[in-house]
Amino acid sequence: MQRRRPTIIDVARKAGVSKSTAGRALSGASNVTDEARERVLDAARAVGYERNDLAVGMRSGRTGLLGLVIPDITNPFWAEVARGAQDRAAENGMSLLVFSSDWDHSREASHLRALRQARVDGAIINPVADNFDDLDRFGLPFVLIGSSAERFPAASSVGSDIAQAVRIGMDHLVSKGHHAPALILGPKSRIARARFLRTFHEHCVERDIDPAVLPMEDGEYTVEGGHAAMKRLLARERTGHLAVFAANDLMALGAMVAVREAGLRCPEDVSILGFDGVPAGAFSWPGLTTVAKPGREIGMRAVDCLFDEIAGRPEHGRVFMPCRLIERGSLADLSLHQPKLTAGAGRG
Amino acid sequence: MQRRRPTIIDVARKAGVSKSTAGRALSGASNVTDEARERVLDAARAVGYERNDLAVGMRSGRTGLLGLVIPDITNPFWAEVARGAQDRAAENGMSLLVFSSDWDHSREASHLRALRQARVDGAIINPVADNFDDLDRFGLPFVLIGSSAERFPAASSVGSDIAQAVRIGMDHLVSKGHHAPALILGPKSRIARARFLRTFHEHCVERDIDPAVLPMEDGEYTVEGGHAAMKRLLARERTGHLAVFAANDLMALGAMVAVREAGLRCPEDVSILGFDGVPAGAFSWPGLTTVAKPGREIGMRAVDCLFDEIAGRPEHGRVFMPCRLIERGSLADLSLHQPKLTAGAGRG
DNA sequence: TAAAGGCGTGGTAACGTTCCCACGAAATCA
DNA sequence: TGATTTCGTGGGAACGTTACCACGCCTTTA
Repeated sequence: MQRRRPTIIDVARKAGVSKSTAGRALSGASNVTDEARERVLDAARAVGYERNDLAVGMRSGRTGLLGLVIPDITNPFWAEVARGAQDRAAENGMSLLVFSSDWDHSREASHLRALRQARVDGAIINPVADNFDDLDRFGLPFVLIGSSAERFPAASSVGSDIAQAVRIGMDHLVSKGHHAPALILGPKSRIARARFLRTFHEHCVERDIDPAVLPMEDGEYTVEGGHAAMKRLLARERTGHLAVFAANDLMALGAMVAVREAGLRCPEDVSILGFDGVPAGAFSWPGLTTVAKPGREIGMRAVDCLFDEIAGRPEHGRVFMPCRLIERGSLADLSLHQPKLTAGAGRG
Repeated sequence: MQRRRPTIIDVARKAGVSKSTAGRALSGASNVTDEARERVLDAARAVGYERNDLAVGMRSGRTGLLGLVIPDITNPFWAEVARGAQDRAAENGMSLLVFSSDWDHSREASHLRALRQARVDGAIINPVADNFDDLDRFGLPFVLIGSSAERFPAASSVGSDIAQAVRIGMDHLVSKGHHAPALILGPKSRIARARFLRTFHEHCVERDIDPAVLPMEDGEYTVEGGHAAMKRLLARERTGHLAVFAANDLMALGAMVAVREAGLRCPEDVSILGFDGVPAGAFSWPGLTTVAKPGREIGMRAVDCLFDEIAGRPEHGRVFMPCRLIERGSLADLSLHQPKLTAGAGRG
C-alpha cells in the first residue's frame, strides 16, 4: 500500500542530472547552474521528495536533533524553558528531543545515553547528578541550565540572575515601605539558597539594615513548606505589618494560606513577595506579586550557547538572565499612608 | 581530540567474530551461542560501544523516534499529556520529539514535515487544521488526541470522556444539594461545547430537571471569559444560593474573581465547579473543586494506540479516558443544612 | 598560443547497521 | 549409513545521503 518514498536518485533521474548535482542543488550549494538547480527543484516538487535526515546524519555527522533534559516538563518553569528552546531550535531548522529526569540520577544517565545513541548534535541539560563524571563522559557538546549548573564552572551554562532578582525584589519592598522583610528560604542543602541569602545580605548592608535581626524560616520548596514556615513566622512575637520575601512562588502561596488561616489578611496585615513567576500566582487571592524568572528566554539563550559549543567556539562561562517584577496585589503600600519606617520597625 | 566512536565492527574484531554475529548478539537474537554472545557483550563493554540509532533506522526503517505535536507545552494540560507520552515511550526504549503548534495551521504543517524528514516511527497529534488533508498526506502512522480529533472519525484517537465527566460533575452537584446548576460554556464554535451541553441535557432529563430553564452563559476558554460570563450570570434576577458548572478551570477561576468583586462569597453564596484539573485550582481561595481530565493517562494511552498503529493492527476508534472529581472547597454542602431543594429553586 | 586556473558535473566511496543468502557442522531421520 | 534438517556463522548487499576526486570545458594569464 505504502509506496516507496522518493529519494534523491529519483529526483536526479527525473531532472536528468547526476545525484551529485541533485544533492548540491537541494542543499543549496553554490556551484550549480541556475538552470540545473531549477530543474532539480521542479523534479523534487513533482515527485514529492523529502530529505531523509537519517541518511544526512549518517554521512555528514549532523542530525538536526537537539536534546533537552529537564527535571519535569509538568513544572511550569521547565515547560517555559522547553518552549523557548523548542522555538529557537525550530528557527534554525532543528528538532528537540525532550526528557524528564525527575531529579533521578539513573534516569538522567539513561536519558543521556539515549541522546548519544540518537546522535544528537548537542544537548541542554539541567544536571541532577552531584558529580561531573556523567557529563564529562557525555561526549557531545552541551550547555547546562538552572542553578545547580553553578557547581560545574568548567561548562557553559545559562541561568537566572538571582543577584539581580533579589535586588529588584528588595527595591520593590523598600519602595512600598517594607524596610525589614522576613525571609522564607528553601532547604539548606540547595545551592540556590546560599546565593539568595548572600545577595540579600549584601543589599541589607547597602541599606544600613542589619540582616541578623530579620526573621528567617526554612522549608521545602513546596506549598506545604511555605505554609509551615509562615506559621512559625506568625508565631513569633511581632508588632505591626509583616512583610515576607519567599524564595519560591509555591512557598509564597502556601504562606498566603497560612495567613488566612491565622485570621489575618493579605496584604492588609501581611505582605508577601514571591520568586519564580508561576502562572498559579495570577489566580490566588490576592494575586501574588513576584519576581519572575525568564524561563522562555533561558531556553532560547541556552540553544544559542549550544550552537556556539557545536560550532567549536565555546564560551565556557555562565550567562545570567535578568528577572522581572510582576506586580499583583500581595504587597501593601505602606509608603503612602504612614511616615517612613525605620529599619527595625518590622521585626518581632 | 574527540576519538572516533567504536562501531559494531570494532566490537566484532575485539570479540573475534564477524560483524553479523556481533550484531545478532547485541540485538538479542536467539541464534547465537551463549559463549559467542558473552564474548561480544564483554567486548562491547570494553570498547564502550553504543548503538548508532541512525544506522539502525537507515537499514531497518525503525528509528525509535516518536513525534508529539500539541498546541502548547506551556499549557499545564498538554504538559501532562506530553509527560505521559514521554514516560510510556521511554518504557519502550523510544524517544519523543516535541513540537508546539500554537493552534497555527502552517506551523503544524511544518512540524509534520519535520517529523517525516526525521523518519519518526509514528506521531501523536492534536490537529489544528480544519481539514483532514494534511493528516491524510502525513504518510506515517499516527494517533490523534484531544476533542478536536472527533472531527476525524476515520483515525485512531484518544480523548477524555466528556460524557462521564459531566455525569460525575452532576452527581457531585446533586449530592451537595445543587439541583439546578447554571452553566458557563465555551465558544459556540468549539466541538467540545456541543458534547458537553448534550450530555448535560441528558443528565438533566434523567433527573427530571428541565434544562431549558437553567441559566447559561458563553465565553472564551480563559480567565477573562469566565469572569465576564459570571458577571452576566450574577446580573440576572435570582434567589438563594447559585451553583455554577464551568466548562473549563480557567473560566471557573475567573468566575471566582467575579464573585468576590460582586461582594459575594464562594462557596457561601455561590458554588463553583470547574472542569480540567489545572494545578492553579489548588491555590485559589477557596480551592477549586473540579472534574480533572487524565492528561497523563491520555498521553500514555495514545502511545499504546500508536504502537498498535505502527504494528499494523489499527483500532481506528476513539478511546475515551475517564475523568475524576477533585474536591477542594468551592462547593457549599446544602444537603446538610436545609431540606432538599426542588429542581427550580436555584434559578433566577 | 600554450599553460594555468576556475567552474560545473558525474562517478565512487563511505557512514554503521540489518537483512539475506550460503556454507559447514552437528543433529535427526529413514 | 546416507539423506535431510537444524543451527551457528560469515560474507556481501543495501538503506540515502554527502564528501571526495577526476574530468572536461571555458576563461584568464604569461
